Amino acid sequence: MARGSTRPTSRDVALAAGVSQAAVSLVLGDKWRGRVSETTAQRVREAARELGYRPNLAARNLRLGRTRTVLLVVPALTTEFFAGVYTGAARVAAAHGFGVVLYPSPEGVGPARDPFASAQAALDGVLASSMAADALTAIRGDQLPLVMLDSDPAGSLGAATVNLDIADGARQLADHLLGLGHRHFLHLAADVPSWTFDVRAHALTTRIAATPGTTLRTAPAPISIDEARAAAETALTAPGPRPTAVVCDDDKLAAGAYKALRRLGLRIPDDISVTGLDDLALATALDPELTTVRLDAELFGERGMQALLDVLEGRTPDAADIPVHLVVRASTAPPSAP
Amino acid sequence: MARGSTRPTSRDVALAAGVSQAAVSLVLGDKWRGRVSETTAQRVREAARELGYRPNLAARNLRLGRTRTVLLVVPALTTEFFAGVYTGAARVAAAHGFGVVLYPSPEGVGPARDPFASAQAALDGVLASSMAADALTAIRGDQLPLVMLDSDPAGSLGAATVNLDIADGARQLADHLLGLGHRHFLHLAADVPSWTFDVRAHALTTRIAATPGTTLRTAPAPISIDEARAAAETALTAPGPRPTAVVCDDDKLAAGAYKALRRLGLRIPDDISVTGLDDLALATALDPELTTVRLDAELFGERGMQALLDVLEGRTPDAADIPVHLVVRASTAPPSAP
DNA sequence: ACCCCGAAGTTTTACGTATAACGCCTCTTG
DNA sequence: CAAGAGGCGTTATACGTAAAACTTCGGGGT
Repeated sequence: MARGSTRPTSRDVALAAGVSQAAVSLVLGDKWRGRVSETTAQRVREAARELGYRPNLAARNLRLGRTRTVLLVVPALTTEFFAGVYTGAARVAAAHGFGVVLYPSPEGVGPARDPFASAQAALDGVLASSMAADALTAIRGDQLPLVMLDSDPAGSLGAATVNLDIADGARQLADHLLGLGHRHFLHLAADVPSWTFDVRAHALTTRIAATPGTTLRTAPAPISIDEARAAAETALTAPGPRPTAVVCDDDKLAAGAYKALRRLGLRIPDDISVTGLDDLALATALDPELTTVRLDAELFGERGMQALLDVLEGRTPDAADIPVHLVVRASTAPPSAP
Repeated sequence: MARGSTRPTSRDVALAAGVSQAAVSLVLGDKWRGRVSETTAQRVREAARELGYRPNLAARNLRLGRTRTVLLVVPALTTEFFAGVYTGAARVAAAHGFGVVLYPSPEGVGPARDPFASAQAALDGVLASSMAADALTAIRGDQLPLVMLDSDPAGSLGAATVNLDIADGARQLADHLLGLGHRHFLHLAADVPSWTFDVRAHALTTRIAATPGTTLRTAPAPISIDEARAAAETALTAPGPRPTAVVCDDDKLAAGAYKALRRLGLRIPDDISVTGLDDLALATALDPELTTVRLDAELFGERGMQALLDVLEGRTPDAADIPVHLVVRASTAPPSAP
């Protein structure tokens, strides 16, 4: 109570309870069985509550050499998907007494050269999306435990990976459309260098190529509704047999496709079918509601964080892919008779 | 180099450069003018680079008594709007050498009783959305500097506030619709206890009530597309003069209204006009594109963080409201002749 | 010849916590 | 009754950094 303004320390609590600082640390750290009497422990807890004591995290971190804080590296937070990943990851982390700090990679924040200067907290580990690839070399510089989200298991710098089974999702979409009778496809592809999108493209093309009599053209576009609209419009007015189905790498691209089709006077799904991938809120806001593949972003974040905690504690993380689910809505139907 | 595995400290650098630890601290802290010779400083920097030295943040924080880290409290991160707020806030923070830790308030993460236990980093200040009101009492418990985002300036616990000029946005919407000739309104209101929504409702009702011959009914709904659809459908089929315009508290509610109107067979904007508020990506994905009010979430985050930094450094933060802009798109038109 | 001054460092200390190492007192046990 | 053995604490120390206080040394002014 001598200095009124500054926060109470464990020594202040000790003084108030009439014990030593060490005793306070033992009691509050729950390591006092057989070292401090029940009544003294009670007295210490009371004093701590009275003074509103909160341990100084910086001091604790320094003493223990770890921070119980991990970094989540994402390409951008302005997306529903990665917001969901954060939510799931933070939930699991909190349950284990860990905190999560975000590092949105690209032009978002801070110097791209040194992602960790901006993370003021010292870190115990890193969970990184493969879409934020530019930060990876810096990450390997520090020898921090690392888990990659949705990355090529082979080439991922030797780190553990947690993947959504995107390939299966793409196959399910292809089978759904092939089953409806579609043979001519436009693939509206995300123009983003990332393993996830490579996987989508690969699964899609092999599945479609395996069916005789099919055609597939590809239009790359940045993930932006209006740029996707433009790309789709160009691709659909190109010469050759017009596709009867547009497969989009992502729900946002699908929203662009919707706009292109409206401008071309084509009705969904009567004249042409459209599919997305993600199942964002956007998918059910579109008219007609979008057939897509549901990626459970929160589960993804949870599993990723669980894997990182496993690595931190020397266990081998669960390597199973996370299943995804086809959600059939109103944007797909059999192709109209030619 | 004695112990190969652990991270180098400033003492290791000192050893390598043949100086004292204090000299290293001075050089790397850029406080060496007139205390260390240029050549020695050079040698120290070289050694630091060679060893890959990174200062231990925990130790620095302990020494300095501050962390250059602030907490951002948001109601949920799974929304484009708050993701934007974070992005803006983090950008400004990073430019001043600060980091940002997130605390998504509601069911998201951690114990609601003690928001700060989950934030492992010690904090210098807090930036909090008024929509995360339940966390506020705990915040006042700590005597941390606090800036509120979009909160009643009068009742905000004496903290500084940064507000979007939502009232002006609501007025602009009302004037736009009144100018088109609309007289009968449905207000699809967000059923969320928050000052921002109170402001929208108040500005709207006073503006409309000031015009003779108008009617206004209100339907409250949670911010969810399908619940909004249900609420809108009920309100629109109620007896009385049917509204010619639906004013929604939020773009997501507007998406719900679109669905309700489609099911009722009403065309937008021919039979009925619709407005939103936020200008999310959703607004231009809807058909027809939504007339709404643009809230610049990133700017909001930037200004909020700037205000918090001002408070931290003893300056008086800029109190001016952030202007918002009416964006007229295709969802509003004059009412059809009765 | 003396003192003072500035340059160029070094030594020392403090931040708040966790825990290893050490006392002391009482009770049991051979 | 000597010798542990717990029970109940305390004292001392280390974590890595920043910075205040001190040292040393070679001029310059008077």
